[in-house]
Amino acid sequence: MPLSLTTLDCGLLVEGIDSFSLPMTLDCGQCFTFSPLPVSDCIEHLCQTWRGTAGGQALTISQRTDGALFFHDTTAQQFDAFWRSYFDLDTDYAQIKAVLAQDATLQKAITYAPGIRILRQRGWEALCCFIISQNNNIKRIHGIVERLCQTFGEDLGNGCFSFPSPQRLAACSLEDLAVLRSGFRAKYLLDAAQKVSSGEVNLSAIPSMPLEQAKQELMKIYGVGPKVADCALLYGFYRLECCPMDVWMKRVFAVLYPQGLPDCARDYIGIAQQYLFHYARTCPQAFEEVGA
DNA sequence: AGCCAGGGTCTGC
DNA sequence: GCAGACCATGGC
Repeated sequence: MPLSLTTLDCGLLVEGIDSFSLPMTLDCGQCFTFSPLPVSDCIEHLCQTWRGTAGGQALTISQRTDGALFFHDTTAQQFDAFWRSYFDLDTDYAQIKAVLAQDATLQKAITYAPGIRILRQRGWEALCCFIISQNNNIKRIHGIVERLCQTFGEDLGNGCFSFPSPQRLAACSLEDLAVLRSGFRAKYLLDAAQKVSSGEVNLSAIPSMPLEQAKQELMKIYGVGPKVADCALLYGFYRLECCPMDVWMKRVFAVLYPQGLPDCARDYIGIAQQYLFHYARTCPQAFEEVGA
């Protein structure tokens, strides 16, 4: 189904979108740079307005109850040049979900949150966010990332700040990073910034690397192990063959998939992982009626 | 109040 | 190779 773009004086209306929900996609643990606006700040006929940044651009975006998206103060050119790809709106999720839903448990996870899509985030931004994520909770990760952008990013207006570049962070000392209150992760962030800005870790070469090599490249960074590398590759480089194993996914495998993921997930392991992660973490019934 | 969180490193067997 | 202590901080 082709997207229909309508330019209005205050932004861009995008209709014909299937399988996409702002809260499900922005609040399912893959992205930490968007926040919902207080309901009082939302235009009445629009619901669920979110604001945040990606790739150095700020965005305020709303979703109507019929699913249509409204990109505030955005031109069709800006949409086509960036946000269309960022939200992965040209991928046929109905088809992907149909394949995954051949498995009964995945079927439940998809029904629970059918509007999840894997975002195409920048590699550096995803890498930093998931360095911060280790042994941490999603709420606090969001707060630390927010302070990181406010303190070291560029002011984009509307209360939005860009994600700081590797060079900007590499110029910092450990003491400079204390304002983040990121604990033991600060030294990991610094090492990532230094190795990426010096080229010792070459992020621009990652897309053309085989998965294992790409993973080893990222794991050259102090504080980046298998799980953080998988997250950076899945969310920051769109490597759908990655399946980050956090405590929730370990529970999912132990309880629901002792034999591993079903064959129908073969081509979309990372996407299947995202449905299952969100389902396990937020649906109280996720681990009930096993084998029923 | 105390356990837990989208882990990784370092040490000691 | 592998278990266990340790790491900072705050959410619930």
